[in-house]
Amino acid sequence: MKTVTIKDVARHAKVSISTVSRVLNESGYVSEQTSQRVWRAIEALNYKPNQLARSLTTGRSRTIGLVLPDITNPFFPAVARGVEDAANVNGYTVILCNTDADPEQEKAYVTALREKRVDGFVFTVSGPDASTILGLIEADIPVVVIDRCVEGASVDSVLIYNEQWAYEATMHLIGLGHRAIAYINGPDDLTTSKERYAGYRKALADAGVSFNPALVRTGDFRYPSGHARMRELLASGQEVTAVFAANDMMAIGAMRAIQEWGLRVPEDIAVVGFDDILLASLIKPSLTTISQPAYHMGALAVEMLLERIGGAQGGEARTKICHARLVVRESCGGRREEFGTRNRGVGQP
Amino acid sequence: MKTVTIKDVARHAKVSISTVSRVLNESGYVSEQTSQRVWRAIEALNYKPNQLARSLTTGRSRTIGLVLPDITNPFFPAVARGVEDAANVNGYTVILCNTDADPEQEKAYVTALREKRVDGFVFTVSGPDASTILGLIEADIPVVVIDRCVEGASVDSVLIYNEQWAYEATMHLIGLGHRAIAYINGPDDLTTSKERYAGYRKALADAGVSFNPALVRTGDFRYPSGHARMRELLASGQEVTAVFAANDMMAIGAMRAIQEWGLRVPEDIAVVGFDDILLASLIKPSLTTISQPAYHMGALAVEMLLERIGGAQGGEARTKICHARLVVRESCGGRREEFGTRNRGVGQP
DNA sequence: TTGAAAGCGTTACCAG
DNA sequence: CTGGTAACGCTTTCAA
Repeated sequence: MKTVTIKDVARHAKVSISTVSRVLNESGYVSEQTSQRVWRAIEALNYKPNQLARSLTTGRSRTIGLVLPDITNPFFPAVARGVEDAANVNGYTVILCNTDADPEQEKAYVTALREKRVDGFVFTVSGPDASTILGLIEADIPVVVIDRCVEGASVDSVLIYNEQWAYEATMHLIGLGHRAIAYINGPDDLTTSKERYAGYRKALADAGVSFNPALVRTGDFRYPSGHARMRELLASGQEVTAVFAANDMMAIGAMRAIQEWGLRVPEDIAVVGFDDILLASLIKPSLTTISQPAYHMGALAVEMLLERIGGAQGGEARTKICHARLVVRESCGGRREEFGTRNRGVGQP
Repeated sequence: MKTVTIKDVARHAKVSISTVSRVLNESGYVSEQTSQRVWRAIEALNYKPNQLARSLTTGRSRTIGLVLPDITNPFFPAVARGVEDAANVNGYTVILCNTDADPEQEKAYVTALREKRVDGFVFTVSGPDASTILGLIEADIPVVVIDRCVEGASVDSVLIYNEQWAYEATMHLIGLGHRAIAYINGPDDLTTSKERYAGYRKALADAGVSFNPALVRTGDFRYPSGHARMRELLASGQEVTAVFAANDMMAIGAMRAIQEWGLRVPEDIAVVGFDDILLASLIKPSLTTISQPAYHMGALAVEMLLERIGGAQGGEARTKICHARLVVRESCGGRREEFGTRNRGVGQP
């Protein structure tokens, strides 16, 4: 496998490699005639510049690392598409890594990607440990954190008002007359979980509904944990007429547990989720949830990242807050979904 | 951002860069004492080798490209996890690309990845055009094709017997007494579609059920197309008592269309899918489908790829056939799902 | 408008 | 066991 190099092109076109480089990068002057000759040589030889070599000299790899906890949660593929598309438009490639919500994995990936000299990171942190992010900042490597914030670090981030939207979700249930509202949280140490939990409690407080700690459980954002926590709640004998889960995967798990227990959704227990993954509108009953613009958030993160990469290193950390909204469907009874307005993330402008 | 290089380490440890390289790669002899000193320097300086430079000299990037049509179809994230995990175990990084089933995108990605000098590709082709694959083969770049085969090219591949399993699926419906069985195919030009279609027809033929071309429609493997094709079928006035869709996303779309039409699944129309994405077991009614070991297929593809990368360039193209199976659930009435044995892909050994 | 040559950070070969 | 020194393929001054 003899690779064609810039040298071969130069020889073929009977010019110096500097000239080939110039026409390739459209840098510096080169006569129309020579340029033609070089292009012909490039095509004749089917030459592809070696980006590795290029990166080594320029110091930029035109690659960004995307670090996510779990690509099998449909929320993240939507984010990933947004990141990928926005990156591609700008000539960047994305390396996607799954941490399985494991901080060790996360560290390992970041190390590997740093060694590959990615130009920046888009991140959904897997745990409360800020050290990885801090390491990046210290090394002056651009990072944008998405969906979760990092306590103790000043980073660019793309977020939604988790507390507010959890508040809305809970209020919706309260508005439907529910008082025994269980809450299944995500991992306690994530800001996302804390904020959504805070929203839940604030809603209860504002509505004068007494808070019952026995109705709160902690999951890990995955389907089985929602299922298991819901079973526990049902088995506990506590009265529960509604459940709010910190994300859709857990909400769906909870719904399933309720049905397996012989109860009906929403007649016996209402369910509300968070994220609005595609699945939420497809299951029966369809799931009331908070719709996050996942695709958009990914794309936005890349834009912010590229600005940093483009030089705007200094300055304060910036935070973009994205809009979310409550999508009412069947899983909590009451009103019906506004048709045709739901936001799937992928494919949205 | 002054990056620490091997030179700095050498200076700090008072040895030559050759020595540092040796301890780093555990190549050649180096005294215990020197080694210690070098390691201390590496840690003191927090040195990270530049993989770009390393790749440039060694000629291998320890990166593989994963090219998939659509990461928002849950089948592919499962494959991706398999690929990623297997790659990581072997010290490889994965660059994941979505082609949106667009051959142009596919070409663009392959070009970009080749320029980045990935060591090999794992591929699910988006179309019938073999030229991209042929280009790779010609350039002696290892490729493993997954889930679909490429006509006119001799490539390593990881497949299942699509025809056989489509046959089983159809036979299952026939066995339940159905005769008016519609079929919603994937894109006509993909081998996967052709084979599944062939299985459908063979089952009809073997059972002596007459084939009705008006009952066959073509979708694109995505939810909306399954929904639309099913609506058309219903609107056509043709008698339909069962539908077999070439993948789960379309089957779920079809199911929804049936329900929106005011009919019940499975009482009025039975539905069978193909893939066994997680979603298939979560919806109501749960979906009878052919279970493919997505995660395993991804991992297997990487193993095959690494063997090629490891030198086994010559020889015939190899094909690994993975086992699939029919998972009977609620969407077609009749028997119930065997509990606890379903294969989700991710998480499986 | 073009060419020569000095790196970029590593590895690998060859002396010592 | 260790050090020097060509590559690797490309960009980027600096001269011409």
